[in-house]
Amino acid sequence: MERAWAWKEKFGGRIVEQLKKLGSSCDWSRERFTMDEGCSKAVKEVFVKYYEKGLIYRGERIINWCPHCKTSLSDAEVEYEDQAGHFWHLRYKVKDSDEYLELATTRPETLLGDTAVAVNPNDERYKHLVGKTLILPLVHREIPVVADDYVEMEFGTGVVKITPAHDPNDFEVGQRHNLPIINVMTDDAKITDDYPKYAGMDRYEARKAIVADLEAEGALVKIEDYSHNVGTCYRCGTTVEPKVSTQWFVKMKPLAQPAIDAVKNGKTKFVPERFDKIYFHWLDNIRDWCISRQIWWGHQIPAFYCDDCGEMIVTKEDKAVCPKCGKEMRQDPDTLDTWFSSALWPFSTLGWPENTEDLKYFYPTNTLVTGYDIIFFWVIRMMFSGLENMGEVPFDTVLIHGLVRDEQGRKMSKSLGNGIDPLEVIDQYGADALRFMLANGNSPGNDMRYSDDKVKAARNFANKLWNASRFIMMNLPENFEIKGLPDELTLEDKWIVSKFNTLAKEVNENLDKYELGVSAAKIYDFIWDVYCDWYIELTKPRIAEGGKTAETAQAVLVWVMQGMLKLLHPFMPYITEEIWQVLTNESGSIMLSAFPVFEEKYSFTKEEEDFTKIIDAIKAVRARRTEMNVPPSVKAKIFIETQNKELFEGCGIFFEKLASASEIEVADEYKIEDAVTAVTDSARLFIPLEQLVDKEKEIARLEKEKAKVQKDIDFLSGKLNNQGFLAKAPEQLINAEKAKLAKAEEKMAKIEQSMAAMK
RNA sequence: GGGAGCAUAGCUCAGCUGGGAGAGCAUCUGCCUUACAAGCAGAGGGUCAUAGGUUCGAGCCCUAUUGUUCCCACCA
Repeated sequence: MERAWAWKEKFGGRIVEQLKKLGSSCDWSRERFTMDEGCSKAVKEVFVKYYEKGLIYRGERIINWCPHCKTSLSDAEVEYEDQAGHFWHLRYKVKDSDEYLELATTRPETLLGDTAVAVNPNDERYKHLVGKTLILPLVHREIPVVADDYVEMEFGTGVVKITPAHDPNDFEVGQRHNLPIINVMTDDAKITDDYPKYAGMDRYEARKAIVADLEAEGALVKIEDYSHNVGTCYRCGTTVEPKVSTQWFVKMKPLAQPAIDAVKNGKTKFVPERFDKIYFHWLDNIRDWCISRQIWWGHQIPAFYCDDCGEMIVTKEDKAVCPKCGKEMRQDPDTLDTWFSSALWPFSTLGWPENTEDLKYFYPTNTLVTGYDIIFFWVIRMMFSGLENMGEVPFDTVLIHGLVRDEQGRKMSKSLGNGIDPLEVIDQYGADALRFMLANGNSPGNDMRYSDDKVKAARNFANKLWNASRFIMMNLPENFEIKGLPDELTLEDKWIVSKFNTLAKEVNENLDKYELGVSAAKIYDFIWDVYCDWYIELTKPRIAEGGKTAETAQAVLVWVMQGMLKLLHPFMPYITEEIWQVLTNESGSIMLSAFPVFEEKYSFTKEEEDFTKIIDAIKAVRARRTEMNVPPSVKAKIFIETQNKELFEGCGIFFEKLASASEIEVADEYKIEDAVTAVTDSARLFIPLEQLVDKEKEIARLEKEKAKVQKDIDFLSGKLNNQGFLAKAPEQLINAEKAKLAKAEEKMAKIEQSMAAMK
């Protein structure tokens, strides 16, 4: 407790400040940390209701006790870890006999509290000893040998010492055989004064002393190395000490069943689905929930005791008078497990038990987003609390995400010091970058590694978008008015509008399926590769030209930008809002604008296809030039041989700006030797840079390309000659493969033509 | 002991109801081209862990195996 106070002195001020900023009514008094009033009301309401229904009871049970925090822990708060330990083989003497019974234990110090020794009822080796009395070493107490199924004959010596006060199983054996419970440890896990020789010793010190004494007494047979599972406190890591004490419990079986049914019936579903297994497994094996805590923060248990007559009542009132003797009663000093109040969150935050407007509107809600490590603590408890108190599930979908690990894949933890401070990352790269990095390319439920490089990439993306918006705004006229998409669009306008339309469609589909990572990646690709790398470049000559074509380009730039901002907004809220506000010159938030959806009228399939031919040709020219080491500053005329004369003629300017052409010429056929050539499925492009052309090399290159295209043709025609494929594959696919084959064959013809000319 | 996930380019990871393998980073080559060098244009790099099976067709579905991570469980 002292440590807790010290902690509060140190950090309390800062936390209170933060809470005040958030508008919390928390009262940080020295006496007790009282929780938000509305929340307290709901907690009391539920506690009293459960108590009256018999769902809450107080009783003596063996619970997990943390000797460091000095509080009980629920089963979910105990973390198990493998620890190297020992197996001490001891022998207990049978009373009035020379016989000894050998047993093994990992915790010899609990011997002080032994009240029996157990064997399996079917174990022939020990049958004759059941019912006999043993002399407990050191203590020299007489204890019985009992028979219990819990003991496994094959394990160890098949004999177990029973310490009901310090082991959950022993406790149960003790209940079955009416054994006394002897507590040998204090709240901080030191030996009690009942054993003067060891009194005040810590449990591990006592272990050493007791083992030494056992050896001296001849009761120690041997020591083996042994590794076993030890429960530790999730908060401080101290080894948990099972302890018998009086605590409050929630009876779980009746609450669990409706929660199981709700998921089985699909009222609530997990995304990804596999997490319902974890949910079911936990609920199927549920045990009563220990809800009382011996800590000072939290809701105080609304139970009152009469110190005179021992009467106990449970009430929502803050004070109580004993109904029997009229004396003022004392409230239970314990607090509730924080998850008890958190479990009520879906409705207690909405004003329940009052039937408020908020409650009516927001309960049940749709989607809960949380990590898989929180399923036991929170999700399950919200489920059964909602069903019990509201009669309805609290949400229809639970979207589970993974954990963020460190760069080496380790869980971030205080003890390792490998955690990151999000505020520092935000200072360095921005909140949008961090948020986008967490979403981009992730699949639900999978863990991810945090790395600076990923945040940097996201920061660069934000920067890219920022610069794109800067470009637009630099190039808008003073009096620019947003009027939506113009009626007359150019080829490349239709190309990007159509591509954006498809993007909107896919993003909506992905979001509906909770594929956040996929949608983020698609938006990223569109903004960077389609909008910035192509469309912006395409508008530059038009803007330079001015007039009608510039106006149209400006309008399209803005229209697509607005759409992109909206799609990206859930992933990068700040930068999109900022650009939106400036660009639209509106005070309205982007959050209030309609999210883009697919619209048939924005679908321009033919133009998309056509413009792709231009892009392919430009890329082919660029690649050829790079290959020949021609710097962009060296311009050259491009002769384009194509069946799509009109299309290419209209796009000459793009070849000039994006493919270093000085000018272009288009014709059905060219007979040009001594030129660098590039071939696509719709055109042959000649760049007359004679001095660079090495005929032999060129033929070799064409050979290589030919082989590649031939491979495609073989593959596709093989597929299309396969009767099984033709009979069973969907028609759409067959047509697509045919189209691909046609393109490949066209390209092949062009390559062959070029080679023939060379030779 | 029970259950789940993962294994794909040098690294970190995507890959929707099965239809010729993708991104970012890193590497290599050119570019300061007036939004952006935190950038632009090119390029290289993969027997999709292994072995079977289903299918016209498998990274994806089924079975087994190996490696790895995690969760649950009272073996003294």
